[in-house]
Amino acid sequence: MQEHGFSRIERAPAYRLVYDAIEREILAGRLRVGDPLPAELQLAEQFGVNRSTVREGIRLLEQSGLVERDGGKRPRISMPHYLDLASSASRALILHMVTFRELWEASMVLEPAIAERAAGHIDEKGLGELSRNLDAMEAEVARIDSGAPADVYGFVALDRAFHEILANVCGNRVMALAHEPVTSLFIPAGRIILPRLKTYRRVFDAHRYIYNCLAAGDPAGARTWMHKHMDDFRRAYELTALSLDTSLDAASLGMVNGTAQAHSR
Amino acid sequence: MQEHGFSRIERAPAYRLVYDAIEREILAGRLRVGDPLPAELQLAEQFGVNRSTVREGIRLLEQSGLVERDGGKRPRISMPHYLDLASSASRALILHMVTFRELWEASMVLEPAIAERAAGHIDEKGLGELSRNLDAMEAEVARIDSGAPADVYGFVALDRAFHEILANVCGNRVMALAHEPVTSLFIPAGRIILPRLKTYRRVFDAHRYIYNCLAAGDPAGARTWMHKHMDDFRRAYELTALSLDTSLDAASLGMVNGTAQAHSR
DNA sequence: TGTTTGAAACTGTCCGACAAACGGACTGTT
DNA sequence: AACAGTCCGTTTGTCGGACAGTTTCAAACA
Repeated sequence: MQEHGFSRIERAPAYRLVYDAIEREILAGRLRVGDPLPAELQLAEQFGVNRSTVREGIRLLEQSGLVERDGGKRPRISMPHYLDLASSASRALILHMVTFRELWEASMVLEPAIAERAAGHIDEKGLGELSRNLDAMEAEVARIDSGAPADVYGFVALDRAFHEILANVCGNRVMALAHEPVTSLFIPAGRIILPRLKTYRRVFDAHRYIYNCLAAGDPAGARTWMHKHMDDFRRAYELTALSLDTSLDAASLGMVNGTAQAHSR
Repeated sequence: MQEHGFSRIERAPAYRLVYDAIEREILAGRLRVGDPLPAELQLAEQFGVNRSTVREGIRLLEQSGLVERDGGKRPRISMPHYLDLASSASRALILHMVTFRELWEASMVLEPAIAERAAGHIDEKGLGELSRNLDAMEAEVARIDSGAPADVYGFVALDRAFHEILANVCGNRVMALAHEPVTSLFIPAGRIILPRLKTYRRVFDAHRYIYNCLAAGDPAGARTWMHKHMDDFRRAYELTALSLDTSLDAASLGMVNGTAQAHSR
């Protein structure tokens, strides 16, 4: 209940101003991708700040993916590859304790749409990538069937890779980006489901059916099989007797009842 | 076709090692969210490096969202809010010259699904937010109708906010994250369409219909209206005589023909 | 008990310095 | 002409020290 009420005076630290200024130059195109960043001393002179301050600003640019460093060379302006950035977002999501239901619902929306489009856009190169992925998964399934202990981490990685390839060949970069958190979350989800239910072959079969539809250029078939695949995904999770509304990281830590302690904050 | 092929020898700079070390501590839970980061000098001692080096490492943490600074206070460990991180990815996407067709296709998949879910999950608070957004947009439309010059930037921001609120109240954080690049891209797209076609009122009406369905708890209606709204979006773009396959940033720069120079790299 | 005050701790910024690595030019050898 | 060796200016990575302005925290005070 202050009398006058000045607006909060905000003084961004100098290193952040440096960051903002350089970012603006890049976004405006005055610094182009591939160009080397001006030398730190030169920047310090231009901005009228110390070199240390410039360096701290450059660290921000570095982590945001706008400049790339290779060895001790001059850092260069770079185009952050969108999937790289999104994956750190997904890491944050995992920390935020997303539930399986949320993951599954999003998958049901995105995956069939992606599979459908992929059937119309995939080329030889994409088919080759998928084919290699299938071969690797088939080998792993055969190994497991023969009694060897399952490499859950490796299998989940292959599963994720399959869906990621699909997103990248569907001819729509916005959809690929939107889809990224889903693939990332497949990993914890897969690690929960697979060791308990051993549905390795079932996953592989679904992927193969989808692949066949892609190779045949059959969008409707690809969508249908992906839909089934995702339905399987939910059913498998339900069979683990875990609640759909348990957070994935709680589940992966083995807290099977819904009484996990409240999230801080 | 190299004979032996040594693996690349990599020497990470010390500030990155500092970053890695602190990140590990956070992800392992030994540094907990909300805790203040140890003092720079103390960290410098522990790591055996100079304070400047520690500071550069902290800048990386800062930009990755793991550390939050408020004024001159001690920085605190923070949980990166997923939407914050995703937005930098979208910025990268814009640079990557996504086409309107990609944006629109993704919108057609995500927006109706989100609207449908929002109708089942929205609460009083969410309805209030949407209502305030609608009021602001209505005022702006009335202002424009009365002959005032349109504040395109402000209007587009309101438009984006509407869709963002919807995503945040749909009860699915994965979908909200997946949706984020779409809202971000609404901004350049809206700035292209609106000044040329002046479809302000049409946008407002669509939002109002959707809002009414949400308030009435009508998922099917919300989906249907959102679908129409997105269809309008495409039609409006087509009316600008821009190709659907022109990249958004080329279009916003006024390069209307498809002969924009090839993208570097 | 609640407020004020003052010292300690800490961050933001600057300065100066040096080793290591890189880029390029120049040179001598084969 | 191709190549290895050498030198040198530039630039980054790291260090030590310094100081002003804030925040924190507890003692002193009302």
